[in-house]
Amino acid sequence: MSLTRRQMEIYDYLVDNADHFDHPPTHDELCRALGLRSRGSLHKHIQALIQAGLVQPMDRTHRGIRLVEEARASEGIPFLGTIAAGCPIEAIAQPETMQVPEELLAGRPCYVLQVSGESMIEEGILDGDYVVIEQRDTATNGDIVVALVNNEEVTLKRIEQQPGQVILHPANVGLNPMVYAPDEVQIQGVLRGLFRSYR
Amino acid sequence: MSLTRRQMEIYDYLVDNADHFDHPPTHDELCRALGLRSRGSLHKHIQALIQAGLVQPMDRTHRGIRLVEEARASEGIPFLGTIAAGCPIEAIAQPETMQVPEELLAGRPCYVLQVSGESMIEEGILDGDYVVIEQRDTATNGDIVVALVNNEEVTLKRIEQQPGQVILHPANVGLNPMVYAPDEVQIQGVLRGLFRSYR
DNA sequence: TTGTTTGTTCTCTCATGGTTCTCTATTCTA
DNA sequence: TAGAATAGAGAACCATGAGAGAACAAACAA
Repeated sequence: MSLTRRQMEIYDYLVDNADHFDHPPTHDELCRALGLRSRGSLHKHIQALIQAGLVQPMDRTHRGIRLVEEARASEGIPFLGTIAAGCPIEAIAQPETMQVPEELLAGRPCYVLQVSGESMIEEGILDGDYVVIEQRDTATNGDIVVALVNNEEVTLKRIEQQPGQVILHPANVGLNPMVYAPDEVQIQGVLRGLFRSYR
Repeated sequence: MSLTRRQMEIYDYLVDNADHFDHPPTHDELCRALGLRSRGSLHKHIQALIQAGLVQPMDRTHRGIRLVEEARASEGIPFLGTIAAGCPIEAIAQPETMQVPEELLAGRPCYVLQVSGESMIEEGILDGDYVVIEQRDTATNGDIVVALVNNEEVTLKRIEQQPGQVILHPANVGLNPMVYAPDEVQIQGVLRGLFRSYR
């Protein structure tokens, strides 16, 4: 979604003057401030800003428009520790948080794990990478999931669920798929994003 | 596909001034800046750049339009477009911006490219991944760099600089290292981070 | 209640921006 | 030296952006 120049001007004006308004400005006030003579013209721009999610409408009430809260920015995702993409578990009690690109976020709660091991190397998931996991207990076949096996081992694998068995596929020619009974495997999340630092 | 001298000039101007534009420039503005009197003339050059994949067309819509994300995230790294990790270039004059984890940022100016092609697949850099590039014109041997080859082709490769030659190493058994004279290769940045979405 | 404010919808108009076209001048090249 | 490629000018076309203003309905104030 994109804005025209005029819409940006108006948005900038709103942002710059947000603290000068004790209450949200009316359209007429904005028209005067912006040098417009027609409320209708302004209204079109405002609608565009609402469409873009930059401004909150105040439906039906007569009090102008309210800026969207900036608060929700930069919340961060809990960083839960290292996942052994080959063997056992590590999960950490005190989540630090890290900033994660919005593009990687799913709608549901997410957390970040650091991968250790090379079992998913052929999917481009390397030792030391950070993975963004959407918290869920079910998955679609073909998803890459965080799976808790026999209550003692957490791994990152591609999942294939069949009647009576669950197969966890590594992506490494040196490793074989592992077959479990459904009650031995508990899905803890689905892979939604990945990032890596080359510093 | 190679560019004429004038097209290179115009492209260079766009790249150099990309950060001076708060909006993508209109044709008229570019004409003025470039000393052209006819939009039609400029249009031909722009079309050539689009053809070459150097610039993003803005079909039907007027220029002077900015992405919302840019307005909202006052931070953010310019998203410059797609880099062909196998063959030719795409780099875009009108940067969008994306939010990127601070962990991936270097001290210097950075930008984000989207990888297309599989030439670095064995390094875990897949088609469609986003790479964070630190803007620099020198690199250490072993770095993965964005290199402009012969002024017409940009690629992402591991670099090895020797007296009298520069070798660009792909990470794909199907592809061979490429050897160039030093003046054929221009380093445009060094890989600092990577992220990927599985949505 | 009545009248005013405010938000909304609509149509109309004009300016701007991108595109296509033709024509001309200059440079390059076989 | 002739033809091709490159560059620019400028006219014409059409979609989009932007604004004006009228009309209307809901909310508010008295």
